[in-house]
Amino acid sequence: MKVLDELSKTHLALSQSELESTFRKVDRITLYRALRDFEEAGIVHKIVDMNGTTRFAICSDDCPDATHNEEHVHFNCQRCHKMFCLQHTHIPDIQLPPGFTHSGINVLVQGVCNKCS
Amino acid sequence: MKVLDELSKTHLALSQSELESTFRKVDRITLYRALRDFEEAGIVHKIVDMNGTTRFAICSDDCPDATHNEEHVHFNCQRCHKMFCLQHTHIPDIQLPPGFTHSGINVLVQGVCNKCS
DNA sequence: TATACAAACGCAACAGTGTTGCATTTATTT
DNA sequence: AAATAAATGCAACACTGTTGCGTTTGTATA
Ligand SMILES: [Mn+2]
Ligand SMILES: [Mn+2]
Ligand SMILES: [Zn+2]
Ligand SMILES: [Zn+2]
Repeated sequence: MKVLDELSKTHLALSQSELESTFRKVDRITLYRALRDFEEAGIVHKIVDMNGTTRFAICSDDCPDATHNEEHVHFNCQRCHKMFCLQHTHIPDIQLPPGFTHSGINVLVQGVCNKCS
Repeated sequence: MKVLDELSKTHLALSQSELESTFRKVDRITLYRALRDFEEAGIVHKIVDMNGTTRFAICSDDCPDATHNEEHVHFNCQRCHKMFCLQHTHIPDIQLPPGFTHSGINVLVQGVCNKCS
């Protein structure tokens, strides 16, 4: 499927409308359903960027199917507005207050990317 | 203003519709503009929860006005769906790949809160 | 106090996204 | 070729974000 192609090509997280514009012609609903199904199948993961835009990225090989526990950092460049999956930047442990149990974590860093700096 | 009252009472991050329902009568636009202005003034900060819902929370005293650099952890309980500002849970430094510079960070932890566990 | 000006408020309207139902087209399987 | 299953497109609706504009309310001033 072309969606997976596009997502695999770049290791960026793309919004639905960005994906949409790589197609000559596609219905937004079809795209929505494809992305939903890919996410449920553990093939892509979904992240919300600093502007609230939902973005999708291909999952790495070692991503457990449904749970999406591949805990890597996401980076949002404030120049080019691209979102990077920093697959190799791991998330340090966080000490939660007593009584709070942890089952997942999202880390979104803002700044300037290597190309824009 | 009642909005600030509500946000100060709880130290949770509330969605606009949650805030709306604490009012007897208020226009959603008025609320939207109030929240926008409070955020620009550095009185409240905005966070997107794990479902993509935007939420607002009162800023701590030491929050720098416009920039919102009070870097604390946010916690989303998957039972009660409340979002907590863990004001005292600090965010560890993260090593970014070369060329990436950091100017802000959001950490959102999912799990079960102290009341629900 | 009456008038003038400014701030707050409410409504209409529009765009974008998420979501579902249903009918049609396309692909598979007997 | 016929029957069945999967993918697609469209209509529709809800909710959020956002702006414009006119009305109400509040404040300052002559
Ligand atoms: Mn990622
Ligand atoms: Mn907070
Ligand atoms: Zn960049
Ligand atoms: Zn809870």
